[in-house]
Amino acid sequence: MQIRIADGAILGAARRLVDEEGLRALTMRRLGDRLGVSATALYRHYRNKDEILEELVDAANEVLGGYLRRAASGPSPEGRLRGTAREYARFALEEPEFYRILFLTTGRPKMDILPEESRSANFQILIDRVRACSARAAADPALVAISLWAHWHGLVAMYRAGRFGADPEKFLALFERSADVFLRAITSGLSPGEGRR
Amino acid sequence: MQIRIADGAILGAARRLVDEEGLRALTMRRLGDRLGVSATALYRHYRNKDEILEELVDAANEVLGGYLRRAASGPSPEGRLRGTAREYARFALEEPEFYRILFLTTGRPKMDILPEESRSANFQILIDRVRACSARAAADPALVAISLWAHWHGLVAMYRAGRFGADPEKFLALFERSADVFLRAITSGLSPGEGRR
DNA sequence: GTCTATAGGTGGATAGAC
DNA sequence: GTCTATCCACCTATAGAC
Repeated sequence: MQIRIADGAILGAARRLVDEEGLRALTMRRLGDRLGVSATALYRHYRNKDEILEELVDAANEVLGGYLRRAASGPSPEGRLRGTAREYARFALEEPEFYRILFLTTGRPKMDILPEESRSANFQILIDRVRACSARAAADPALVAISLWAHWHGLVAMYRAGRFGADPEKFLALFERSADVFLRAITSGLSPGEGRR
Repeated sequence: MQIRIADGAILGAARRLVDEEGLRALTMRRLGDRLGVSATALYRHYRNKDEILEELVDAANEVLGGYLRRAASGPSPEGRLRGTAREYARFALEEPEFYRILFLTTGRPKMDILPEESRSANFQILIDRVRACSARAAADPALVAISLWAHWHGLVAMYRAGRFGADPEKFLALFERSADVFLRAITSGLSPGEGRR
């Protein structure tokens, strides 16, 4: 018996498959199974597996954007920046496989063709929030934004590598403390001759 | 014709294989080929592939330690800490596959059984150098060390994911600028009420 | 559009001969 | 200790029937 694949069903199934069983479980066979269809049928809808993955990357970036935008309602520029850090961590914890797709696939599967737009859009949010903070953060917002992002990403990567144990709550607490080390130094710190309190 | 595998030859071949062709090339078959031996012969020397990988992790940690210790001759505590950052980046660039083995294998291959000692030894170097620095860095050296390490790791991970282009020299320059953002803020910055210049 | 059959490849690991 | 032969479990992707 033949089953017709509804529009968008493949991507939805791929999302669920990746979310529930991890990126490694995303194979044409498994995906076909989920849809009650043979693996080969998928090739009528996508040229190859990478094409599916590309759309997944777009979806992941949109979800990340949703998290980051949540922090837009903070009481102060510093609070919004701190909130951005927290939302970043939440995204990493709550959407671990999306996080993997975006930031943790160094080698394969290919992400060489990257969706510059959406990724840049999310990065731009961070730059803007850095720029909104006074003190030394404003001297080179892009560099500071890169540094913050790298710091946050590093924490998540180390957590996922098992460096900080397996408790998400404890990690979130550590993440916020570590983020604060950097943020306080930057937003409230004084660089030499820049002013005094 | 049978060839006898010399002691240590397997690990040496594994190191070269991983270094030249990447961690993914480390398979029992490829490793056997390098040694002029069948893949199955290796099972007389190691229970399985993971056991080989474990020894490789130890080797990688020792190499990293060598880099980090290079920065011990700086002129000041701050200079030594800055040098530690630079040596970390150098290790990442010059030993990319060792770096991958240590820090970039989130999922498989298994690194669940980790060599706590050597990893901790390298981390301890960083803690000590942080502690040697005055100002706010000394308030919670371990937390600051974790934060710095995460920052550096994040930069490398993003570079390897293609975020900063492919030029190692440019990345090294960016790495040092970014590291300085954090280091200056921490080592020369003043936390509220802690002192003034 | 979907199927079955298949090509052609990867990998880890074991049994039993030598 | 090493070999060959083998098993097993996967994977992407195509050809051609329906």
